[in-house]
Amino acid sequence: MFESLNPDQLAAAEHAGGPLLVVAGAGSGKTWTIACRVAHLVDRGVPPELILLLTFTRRAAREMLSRAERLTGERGLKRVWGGTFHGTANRLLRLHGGALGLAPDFTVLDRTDTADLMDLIRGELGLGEGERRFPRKETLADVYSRTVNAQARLVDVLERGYPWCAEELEGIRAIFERYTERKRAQHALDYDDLLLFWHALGKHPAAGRAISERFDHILVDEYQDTNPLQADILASLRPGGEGLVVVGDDAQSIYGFRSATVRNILEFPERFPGTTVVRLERNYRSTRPILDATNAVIALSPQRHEKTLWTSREGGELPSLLTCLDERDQADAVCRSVLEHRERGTALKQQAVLFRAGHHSDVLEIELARRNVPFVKYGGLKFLESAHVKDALAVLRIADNPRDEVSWFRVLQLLDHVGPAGARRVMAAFGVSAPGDPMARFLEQAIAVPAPARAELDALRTTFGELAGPPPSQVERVRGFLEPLLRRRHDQPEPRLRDLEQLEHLATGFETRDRFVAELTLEPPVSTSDLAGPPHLDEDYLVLSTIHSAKGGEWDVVHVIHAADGMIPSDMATGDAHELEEERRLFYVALTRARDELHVYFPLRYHRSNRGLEDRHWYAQLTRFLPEEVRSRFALATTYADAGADDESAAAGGPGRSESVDVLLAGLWSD
DNA sequence: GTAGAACAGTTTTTT
DNA sequence: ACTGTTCTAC
Repeated sequence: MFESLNPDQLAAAEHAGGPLLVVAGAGSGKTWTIACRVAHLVDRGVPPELILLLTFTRRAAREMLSRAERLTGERGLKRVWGGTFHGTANRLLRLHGGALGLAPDFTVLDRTDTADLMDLIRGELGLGEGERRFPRKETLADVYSRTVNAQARLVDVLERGYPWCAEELEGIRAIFERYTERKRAQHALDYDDLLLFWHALGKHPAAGRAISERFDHILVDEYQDTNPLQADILASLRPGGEGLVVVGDDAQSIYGFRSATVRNILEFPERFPGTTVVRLERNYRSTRPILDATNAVIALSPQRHEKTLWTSREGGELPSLLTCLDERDQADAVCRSVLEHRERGTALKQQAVLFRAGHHSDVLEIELARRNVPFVKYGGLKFLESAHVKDALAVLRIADNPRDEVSWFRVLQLLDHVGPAGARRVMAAFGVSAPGDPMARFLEQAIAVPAPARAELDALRTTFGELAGPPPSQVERVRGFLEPLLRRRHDQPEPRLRDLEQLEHLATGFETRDRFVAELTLEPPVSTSDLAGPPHLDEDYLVLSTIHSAKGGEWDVVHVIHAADGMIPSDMATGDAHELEEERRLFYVALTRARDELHVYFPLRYHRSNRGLEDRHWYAQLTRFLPEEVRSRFALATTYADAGADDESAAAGGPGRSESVDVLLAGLWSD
């Protein structure tokens, strides 16, 4: 069944025994190889439930398992443990967490919950009230997470990453200490705790053995994007590395901001002596001209791990680099190109537009909508962060875990004439953190609230009393409670109410409320289509995606927009060489998603948000990742008819060239 | 202490 | 454009 594999892939798929490191370049058939390996193991009689498949998203796990199922014809692959590190931690801890004194009904705090709780504590400690500015709650959450994930000392993290906060070391330490106590008391785990507790579980004599015996084979995908803590977890699971297989590509490491480190992959053979290393360097994805261009981009990375991808795919057009006048011109050019490709037979679905940051597609989205081009956007989605969705989830979370202070604090403030102080008073009145059953006390005790809030408080009580049955109907019940409150608070409640309906849709298919809530915080919906319900399979739509969310994807035609310095590399990330190299790899990841055609777009001019009357704008430079020697791998063009300016000078761009300025000026009158 | 208006600064990526 | 913070009036 493995005829389709090349010798290297076959070696990886059939490897037996000791630890294995697969260094798999972009487009080298990595997913397929892993799927084959799973199929191979199952064919050899390994029970699926003894296999653990750790991937970056649940989607990736599903994809691999369904391919493996097709190979084996086996339905039992559902029993393979698959998902993200965090999702797996969640499941394992609900089963074995008792050994560490963890309640099985713990709540999972997402990033904003973490920030909110820290803010609550900061207020209690009276920090940041003076003239001296104190780090914002989001920054506190960042610092905390970095410290934990990198297993580093707080002082070092502050000095290296947040020098402006270093003076507040003592205050930050105090907040972190309190934060930890509070989480424990509330039976809440944040993202980092999930990993920490999993790690701790691995060291627990009895539970540790139980867990490591649970799995004979562990496969880890995208290993270049794991952090030191995750590497430690693997080591505690498989101390000698038996049955451990990791797959990754150091050239595609793009999660350093989340403490991922390429060192994990580079040092794997040292950490697990006896490691077999297999390299997949044959690219099956892209045409030769595209591969030449992407190889040239990554070749400029100073700390590159020697590896050259090759292909036997001959022919194909040069990738293009199209210089546009401004963002609108760029959006226009993308639309035209996308539609042209569709005319020539490439469905919208086989095309993707990639960009660095979620909002980079704003202008394009408007243009697409205007032209009735359907699209789905991945990444940068703020659905779960919108206040009203958080409100609904908070109600559900309290029902599961009535000690969840953050959620109480949030929900109580929804009541009319109840603010932060009122919420605290109510919480103290029924004793959220006192022993016993806080929910029973909330339901039964008389609680004084301002008169306008009385009826709403009763409604909340009734709601809690009625939260039973399948998750969608529970969401519906919560929606009923929130609707009047939302109508009172917002002038435009309709879109928000619609979001709550979406939430109800999302809840279908979950057996229990706590599962729904936990899974939702661990794996939020990734695309606008996830929210619109199951998309009609026959419907064609263009894919818009942040580069981060495009990881692992591939399309026939890829359009990369905003190839300008300041966009990519993001000017938030040009601080040090490490960050800059990560941006380069990010750009590389974007370009390597293309199979047949690659188009890169560069707008010459950006409008700055104009608060005043003047129309302010700035001139961009072409991204520094496309210097002269790399640009020669591209076909250069401009969107504007240029009198005199040759392509080369236009692509070099910038205000220094009088020709391109004149062209710009012409562009001002022409539309 | 809360609500509502006026204002400011903000957004990189995500489990 | 959007949300979060600050100020003022009840």
